[in-house]
Amino acid sequence: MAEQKKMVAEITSLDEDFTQWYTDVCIKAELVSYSQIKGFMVIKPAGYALWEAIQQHLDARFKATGVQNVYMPMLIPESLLRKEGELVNGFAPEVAWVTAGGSEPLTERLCVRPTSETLFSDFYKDDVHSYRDLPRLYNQWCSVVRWEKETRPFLRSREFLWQEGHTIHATKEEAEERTSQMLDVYADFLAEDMAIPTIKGRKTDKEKFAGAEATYTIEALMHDGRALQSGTSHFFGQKFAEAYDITFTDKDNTLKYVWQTSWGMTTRVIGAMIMVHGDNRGLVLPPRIAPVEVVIIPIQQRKEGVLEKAYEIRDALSNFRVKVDDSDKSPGFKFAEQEMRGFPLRVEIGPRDIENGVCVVVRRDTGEKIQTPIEGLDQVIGDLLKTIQSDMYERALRHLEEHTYSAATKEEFVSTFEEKTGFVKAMWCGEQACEDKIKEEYGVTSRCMPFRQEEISSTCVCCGKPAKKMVYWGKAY
RNA sequence: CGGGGUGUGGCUCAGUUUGGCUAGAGCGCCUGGUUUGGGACCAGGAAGUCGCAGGUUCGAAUCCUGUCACCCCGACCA
Repeated sequence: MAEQKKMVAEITSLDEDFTQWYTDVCIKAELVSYSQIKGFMVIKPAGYALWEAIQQHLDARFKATGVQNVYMPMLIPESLLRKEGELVNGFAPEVAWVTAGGSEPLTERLCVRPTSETLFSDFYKDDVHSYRDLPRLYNQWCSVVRWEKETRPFLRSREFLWQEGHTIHATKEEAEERTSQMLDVYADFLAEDMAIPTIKGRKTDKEKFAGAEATYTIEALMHDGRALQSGTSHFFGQKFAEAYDITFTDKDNTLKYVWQTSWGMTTRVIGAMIMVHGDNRGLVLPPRIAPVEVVIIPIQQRKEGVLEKAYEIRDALSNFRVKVDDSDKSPGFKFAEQEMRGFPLRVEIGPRDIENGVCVVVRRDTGEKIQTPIEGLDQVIGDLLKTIQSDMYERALRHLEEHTYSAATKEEFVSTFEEKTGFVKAMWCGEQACEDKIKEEYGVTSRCMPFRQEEISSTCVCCGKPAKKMVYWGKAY
């Protein structure tokens, strides 16, 4: 019991102070380190490995839909940025400016990209002439800068890593199709690889991306009941095409504006993964994303044959990402560290096991210990990893469902948010005034208008007028 | 931008109220040895211009002025 206490004392308890727990995990699991500048993080190997896994899975999914990767400049001339009014207004308060090159002041200041719609648009303008050039399905992996006031590791930093896809199409239908296709890619990726269930839907005008005609989102629910926007896909219509003059000659020999989309996912999903799956011992990584799937920990490793056996087991598990922890730390330390880092499975192997031809396999997600013959271990490990992956998703889905409520009246709406944490489904009249009021009074924002609509009641939960949409409401990160 | 807090070895902090000699502790790190089934132990060792600048003083981590930065909580955002 005393031992138990000592281990847990390393990080703040999740139920006691979720925010502090989150920060502790980010630091103790060695994902990030603070730098000299507020909001700019050092992403350490353990953290970057997660991003690499995310990139690898997402990139493959993008390419399967015909997307190609490119790279755009990091700096945007002010005049270029200003061509589309809404985007400028949306981002102006939070862009960083470059004003000098060496010791020479620049004649025009340059903005460090907060997003690259303007750069892609400017490029497409001269790159596309004919319907034969369409569609263009480009994506870039890069970092962007937004000068946020309040920053937190992964969730909100001033520089963050992401991918931004920017496509242009000959028809509205095709662009709309692409918008929803990429939202599906994100949702599938989160569900299948990250074990995170999400709600798919459309943002209200108040919450949509500056310059977009329509913004679609996937919203995830964190362990503490707060929502996190985890991926977005925008339909721009022809707004940027008009502002940046991106035209093409169509089959009918007339000049037309292109239809445009953009879509992005960021290092924020690492934060989502931590806050959905983590526990009081630290990170819990879904096997498909975990840089290490199995940690083999030798017990009494100096005894004849123990380390050799550990390496032997590692070699027999060559289908998996396996690491032998042969450092000279005590086993207890290694257990705690493996748990902090969230690696899905641990294999303990000591003299006693070797004598009996067995080993002990421990699940990170449940703590379950399984004694199993070394013979045929790869089969057992493979099955367990699959089970963990799906159990983690099921657990997160149950949490999402159990923390989703319905409110038919304003009284219900208010009392639900007072008593519970999570999503509340409620009807809305479509007026921004009601959204503003709800946010003002209860600190709750509209997360999305889900594609799967239900009729909770016939009137707006705020003003009582006839309702137009069912909305997911919640407190967001 | 508003409120609160903090800057002292890699980390967590003590010391500041009431100025005083060579600035301390725990963790971590290094060396040697003993250990190893839930965060091991003993011995020795290395490591700090006390955030930065200026001032007061015989003397500043400590007092004064200025400045910079970070953390937490709110309003904006992926």
